Amino acid sequence: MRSAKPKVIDVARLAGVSTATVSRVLNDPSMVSEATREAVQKAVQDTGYRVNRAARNLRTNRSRTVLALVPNLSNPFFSNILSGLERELNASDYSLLVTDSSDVTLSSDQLQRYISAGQADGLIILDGDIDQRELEALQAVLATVPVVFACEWVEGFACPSVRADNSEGIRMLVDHLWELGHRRFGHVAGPSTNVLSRKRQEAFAKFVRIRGGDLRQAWMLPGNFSIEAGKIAAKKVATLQNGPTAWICASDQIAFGLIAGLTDAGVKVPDDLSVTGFDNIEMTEVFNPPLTTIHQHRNKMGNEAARQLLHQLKGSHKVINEPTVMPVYLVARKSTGPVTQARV
Amino acid sequence: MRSAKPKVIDVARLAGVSTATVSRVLNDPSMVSEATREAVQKAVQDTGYRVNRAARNLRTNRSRTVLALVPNLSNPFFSNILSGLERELNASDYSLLVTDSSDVTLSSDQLQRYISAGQADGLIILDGDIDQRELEALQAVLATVPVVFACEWVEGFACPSVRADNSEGIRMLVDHLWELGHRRFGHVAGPSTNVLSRKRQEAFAKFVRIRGGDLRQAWMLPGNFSIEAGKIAAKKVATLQNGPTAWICASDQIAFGLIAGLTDAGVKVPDDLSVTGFDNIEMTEVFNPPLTTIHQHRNKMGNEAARQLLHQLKGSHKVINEPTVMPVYLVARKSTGPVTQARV
DNA sequence: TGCGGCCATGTAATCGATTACATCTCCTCC
DNA sequence: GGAGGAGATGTAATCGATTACATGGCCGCA
Repeated sequence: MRSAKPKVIDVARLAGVSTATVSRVLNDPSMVSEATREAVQKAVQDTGYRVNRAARNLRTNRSRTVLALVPNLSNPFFSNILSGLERELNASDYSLLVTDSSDVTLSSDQLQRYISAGQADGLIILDGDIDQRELEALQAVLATVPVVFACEWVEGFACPSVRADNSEGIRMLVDHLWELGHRRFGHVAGPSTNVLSRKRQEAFAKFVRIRGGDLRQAWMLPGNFSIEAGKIAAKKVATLQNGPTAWICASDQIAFGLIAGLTDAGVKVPDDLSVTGFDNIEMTEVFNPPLTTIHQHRNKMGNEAARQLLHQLKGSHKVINEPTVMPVYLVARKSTGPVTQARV
Repeated sequence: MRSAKPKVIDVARLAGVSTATVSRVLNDPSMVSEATREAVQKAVQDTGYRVNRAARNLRTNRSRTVLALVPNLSNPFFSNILSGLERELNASDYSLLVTDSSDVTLSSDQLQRYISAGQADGLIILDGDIDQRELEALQAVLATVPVVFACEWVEGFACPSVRADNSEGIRMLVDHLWELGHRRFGHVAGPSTNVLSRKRQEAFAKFVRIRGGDLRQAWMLPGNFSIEAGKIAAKKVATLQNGPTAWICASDQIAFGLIAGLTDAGVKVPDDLSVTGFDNIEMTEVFNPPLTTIHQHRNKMGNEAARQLLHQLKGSHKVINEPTVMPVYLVARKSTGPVTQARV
C-alpha cells in the first residue's frame, strides 16, 4: 500500500508536467498533445491516482450525483425503477443517492439538505403525493437544479416527467374484457390522492362509457393499492346482486386481495367473475389463477428518466415539459374469461 | 430568492463574529458561549445558510455518505433492507448512495470509484456472491473504510455482519412439519454459490438428521431463488415414487413455482404434499394456498447494519467481527398440513 | 500585584482539485 | 520580416468550509 493517496501534483511530477495539464488530460483530453496525454495517463496508472471528489465538487460546484426521492423504499414497486435509474446514471459517471420521501416530511428541509448543500445536481421524484407546502419548496428547488418525475407525477407542475400510458392500459383491459363478452364493469381504485390511481379510474370510466358499457358509481369502489383493500372490496363485491361480471383493479395487489376474498366467499375467478390487475409484478404469473394485467417497463422508465435528467445536466437546457409516455402491454392470463352465460 | 447562496462569511458578518465561530456553532456548539451561539443560530436562520458539503468534505476528508452494494436492485427482496438502512443513516445525517454490484463488475474499479475518490465513508454490502479477485480488492478497501455485510456475507471474511438466523428458520420448519407427522423431507435449494442457500441447505440436512428423518441426496434438488426453479423442481417432484411428503424450499419464490408446477401436474398442496418457503415476502399471504414460511425482519436488519457501520464511523473502533444474528419467526399458513395417511 | 491557566474568539493556513490568464512556440500570410 | 493567431502548457487564484495556532480577557491564588 502506498502510504498516502496520490494527488494531482504527484501525477504531475511523475509525468513531468503541471497540475493544470494533468487536470486537462482527465477532463478534456483533446486539449492536450498526444505525447503529453499518454505520459500523463501512464503516470495516473502508475500512481493509482483517483480524483478527490470533494475537491472537484468544490471547485466545479457540481456533485455528479443525483437524488432519487422514493415514496416508500420498501415497496418493491420502486426497486425496478431505481435499478433503471442507477444503470443509466452510472454509465455517465453519476452516482445515485436515495431517500425515502415519507421518511422525514420531505418538505423544504429534506430537500434543502441535499440540494442547497450541493449534495445533488438533480432530482428524480418517484412520488406524486406531494402536498401543497412541499410543492412550494419544490418550485424553489426547480429554479436551482433540474427535476424529473418518474412513474408518478404532480398535475399542473411544469416539469419533465416519464410515465406509463395508464389510460391506454385501462383501455386494453376494457377491450379485452369486452371481447370476452363482459358488459358490466367494476373498478377497485387506488388511493384517491394518487395520480396513477386517478388516471386509471378516469380511464376506466371513459372507456367503459365509450364502449357503451354499463357504468355505475356503486360499482366503483374506493381502495388503496394494497392487498387488504382488495380483500375489503371483495366483501362488497360478493354481496352485489346482478353486479359487474368483470372487475378492473388499480393494482395487482388489489386484484390478489380481491380474488383471495372472493375465493373465501365461494366466488370463483374466472368462472364466476373476471378480475384484472395493473403492473404485472413478478408474482402475477404464479398466482392462482394467473392474473391478467398490464405490464409496464419500469426499468426502462428509470432509464428514460435518468436520460432526461442527464440531458438537462449536460447543459442543453431545452427542457421538454411534455410528459414522456411509455407504452404498456396487455398480459392476458387466466383470471379473465368469457362472461358466464348465467350472469350476462 | 437571495441572489447568491450565503456562505459562512455572510453568516459571520451578520452575527458579528468570525467564520471560525460560526463553524464552531455548527459543529460543536459547546465550545461557544451561549450568547454568541444564539446570535449565530439566528444569523443562520436569517440568511438561510446551508453548509456546502463539498467544502466540508474536502476539509474534513469525510463525505458523511455510505455506499450500499446491492446485488440486484430490481429484486424486491433488497428494497426492505435498503429502507432500513436509509432510515437509520438519515437519522445520523448520513446519506445513502446505492449501486448495483452486478452492474459493472464490482471489482476494484467500481469500489475505488467510490472509496478512493472519497465519495463514501463506509460500505454496506448486501451481496455475498463476491469472487476471489473482488475479495482482494475488498480486503484493501477494508483497510481504508469500515465495511458491514447485511443479510448475505462472505465466509471467512473478517468483517462485521448482520444476518438472519437461517439455520433456526429451517429448524422451525422441520419441527413444524415433523409435528404434522411428516417423516420424509425434500429440499429445493437456492444457487449453490449463495451463502444463504448453502446455510439453509446445511441446516436442512442437519435438522432432518437430528430429528431422525429420512434424508436422501435424491431429495435435495438444485435450484436458484426463482419461481422458474420451483417449476423445474416440480417436474421432478411429481414423478417421485414414495418421495418426501414435505418440501422445504430455500425461498418463497421457489415455493410458488413448485406449488404452481405441482398444481398443473394434478398434485394438491397441502392435501398431497406440504410445501414451505423462506422470507415471507408480501405475496405469501394471498397465494393460494397461503404459504407457510419464515419471516425475517429485513427492515430491522437494515437498521442494525447501519447502526453498526455508524458505530465504527463515529470512532469507537472496537469492531465486532462476530456476526449479529437476528431472530426469525415461523409463519404457519395453509401450504402445510398433516401428512396424508395414504402417503405416510 | 502578578502569574498561570482557562475560556471564548479571531486569524489565516489548509484540504485538492479546476481554470482564468499568461506565456511561449511555431506557423501563416501579407 | 513581422504581425497575428492557434495550440500547448505553466502559474497561481479559487471554490467554501474547518481548524491549528494566536490572542485577549478574566479569574483565582500566592
